[in-house]
Amino acid sequence: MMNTLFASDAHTEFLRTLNVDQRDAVTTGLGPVLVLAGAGSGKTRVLTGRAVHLIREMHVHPSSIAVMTFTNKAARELKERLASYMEGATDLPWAGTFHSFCVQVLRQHGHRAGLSRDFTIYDEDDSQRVVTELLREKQVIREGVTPRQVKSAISRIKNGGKSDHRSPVVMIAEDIYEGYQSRLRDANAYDFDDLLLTPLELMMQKDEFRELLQRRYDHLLIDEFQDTNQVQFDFARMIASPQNNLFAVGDDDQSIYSWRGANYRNVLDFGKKLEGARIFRLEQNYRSTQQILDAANDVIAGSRHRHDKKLWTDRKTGEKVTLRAYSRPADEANEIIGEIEFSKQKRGLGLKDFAILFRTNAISRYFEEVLVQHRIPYTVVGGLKFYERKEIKDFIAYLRVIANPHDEQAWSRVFREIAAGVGQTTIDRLMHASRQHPLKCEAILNSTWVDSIVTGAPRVKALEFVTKLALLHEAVPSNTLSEIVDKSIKESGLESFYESLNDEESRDRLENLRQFQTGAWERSQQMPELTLSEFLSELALVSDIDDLENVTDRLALMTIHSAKGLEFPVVFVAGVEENLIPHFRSIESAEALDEERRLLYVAMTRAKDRLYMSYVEARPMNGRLDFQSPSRFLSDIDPTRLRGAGVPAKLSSRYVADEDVFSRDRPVAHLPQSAVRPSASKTLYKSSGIEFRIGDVVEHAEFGVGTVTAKSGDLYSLKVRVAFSGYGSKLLAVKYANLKKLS
DNA sequence: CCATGGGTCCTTTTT
DNA sequence: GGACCCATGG
Repeated sequence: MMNTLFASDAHTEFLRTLNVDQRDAVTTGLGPVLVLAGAGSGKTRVLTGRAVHLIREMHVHPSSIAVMTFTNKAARELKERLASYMEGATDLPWAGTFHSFCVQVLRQHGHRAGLSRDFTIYDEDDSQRVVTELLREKQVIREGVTPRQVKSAISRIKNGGKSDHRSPVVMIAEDIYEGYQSRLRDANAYDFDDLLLTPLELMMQKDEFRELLQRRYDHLLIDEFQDTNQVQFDFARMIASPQNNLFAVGDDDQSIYSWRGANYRNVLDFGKKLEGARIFRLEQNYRSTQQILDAANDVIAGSRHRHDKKLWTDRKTGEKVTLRAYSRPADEANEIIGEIEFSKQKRGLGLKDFAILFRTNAISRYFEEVLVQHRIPYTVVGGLKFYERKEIKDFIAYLRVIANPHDEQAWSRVFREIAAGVGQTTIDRLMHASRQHPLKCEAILNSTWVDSIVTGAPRVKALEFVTKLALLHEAVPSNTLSEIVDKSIKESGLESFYESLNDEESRDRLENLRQFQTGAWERSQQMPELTLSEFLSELALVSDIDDLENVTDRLALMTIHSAKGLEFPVVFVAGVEENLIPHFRSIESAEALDEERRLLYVAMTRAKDRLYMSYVEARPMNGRLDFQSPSRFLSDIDPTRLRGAGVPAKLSSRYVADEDVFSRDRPVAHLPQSAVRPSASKTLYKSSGIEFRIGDVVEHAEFGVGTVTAKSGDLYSLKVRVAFSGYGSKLLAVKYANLKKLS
């Protein structure tokens, strides 16, 4: 009693800290609610505030509330906030991603529809391999159609997205769709789309199932609503009905996932689809300075479809946004990190107060090199993922077979990568035979059966390998997660394999396996009942290992997509160039261009106090050196809001920097783009300055000094044969080999 | 039938 | 510079 009273006071106190609009949204009555919340307008506060309000003031039981987010990072943030607002409470609302919600549903209730608990989640890689196999079997390999494209078309079909009807890719996708689904079914596996789709279909088909979930959750709160796709929206609506206690928070200006089926029309049409919906707008920004906000508003104003919003702040004007031009990515990295070191000293900031954002993961490399060199601690959020390392993927595949012997992709990988003496022919034979078998891949656990399929030398090797897996599979029910992982690491032979190699790389890989083992042990300690299968699901959905250790003072590097929902005192946006933002894959369609614009808007609005943007003169791409132009979106910013070497001297719609002007810290003069347009997209050969002739003496980083004995290939794939002393003759691609000419 | 080495081709964003 | 494919030798 005391507790509730006190908590209620605390909540009243909390409500007082909200502005009128926020408070109206938090305290509004039941039924569908849409909150249009601009960047930095306190979206998360409103969402968590609403959950607390439902509990404290409207006497809703916490366990009947579910808060859905789109990314793991957002989910973590929400959980933390809920826990701190509800300090001391034992019951908290459910909070997590759509995907994790669905996994939970499938595991807890799937058996009612005859579904197994021990399913596997196929990641993008597994799914694409299935597509590749089907294309090969059906021999529909067509020029210019990649498995990746077909997979994404399948994904679009599943998510009810617009299909570019009758394109070759879509037709192939439709053609193999059934085969793809039955492959997954046989493997007892779900791809990311099925994870959402299956529970939705179950609810539509089985009243019992639907009623169960509808009764279980009375209130659904949805974060980043602009990023939900049709399936997610339908799913949420179905659970929330018939009362429709759906509280959605979103910003159409920050919709950056349409390529994944996200449909910001869900935001625009919310009122039409849910009767009696109330709509609130949050336009006061608490995050950024007026300068940053103005510059960001200049960019987003060019967007075609949007709810018109005018973000304002009562924060001080602040400093102008800095725009800089550099010669090469390495200079950009050096200068930005130099700037961070400098302002850290000068303003007494910590590393965690800075973030470097970029459009593509590949760009992080340049920054990492400088950071390693300077021994500055950093994290690449979502970049080089721990669980994507080869040794970890191999071992996870081994565990996947043990947890779910139907998992065909795991079997393939395990044979291909771990089993010595078993080659592709044997794998194909086993896979093909198991598809005819009623038990599908599970048949491989039966050594008598394997014995009947495999002959010759591989037979013994395969039997030996399979027997171990069969024993481990049988051991699952009677062992803890940690015990199974320990045994598997030994039995798989991975440990002794890497130990025997004893080189730098293998030590690294071994270390990673140990780290994985420790992770499993820790998880086992926290949750003794956690099954292997559940553990593997967690891994499939949460890819950042450093999700846990966010306490230390580290510099954050991440893509703009990953940065959504986050804020930092100082933000650097690197590579603000044509072909990057907007990405070259997005420049043909107006829709895609708009999304790129929103992406830059999201990047800029992450900054609280200072915002730096930069672009480079030329960037190595695909083994070539591409000359870059500044992003077209930069020219939408009123130049008076910008400062620094890189700001066009006069207002012009397009501009590109003059070559020798990029040396640092000198004011930059700009030429109108028209004057240099022909060279703007010209690609140059990396070693174009160097002519190699037969007889030239060259130096290679690894092979040392050698003599050029032959030349082949054209301008873009020039190769030279070099005779090295000690290493013999090598054929080298000039663009990668980085040869130094000595004579 | 397997292992190995050289050749070819690709690189957006996330669950 | 990495993943994947194909040819070759064991």
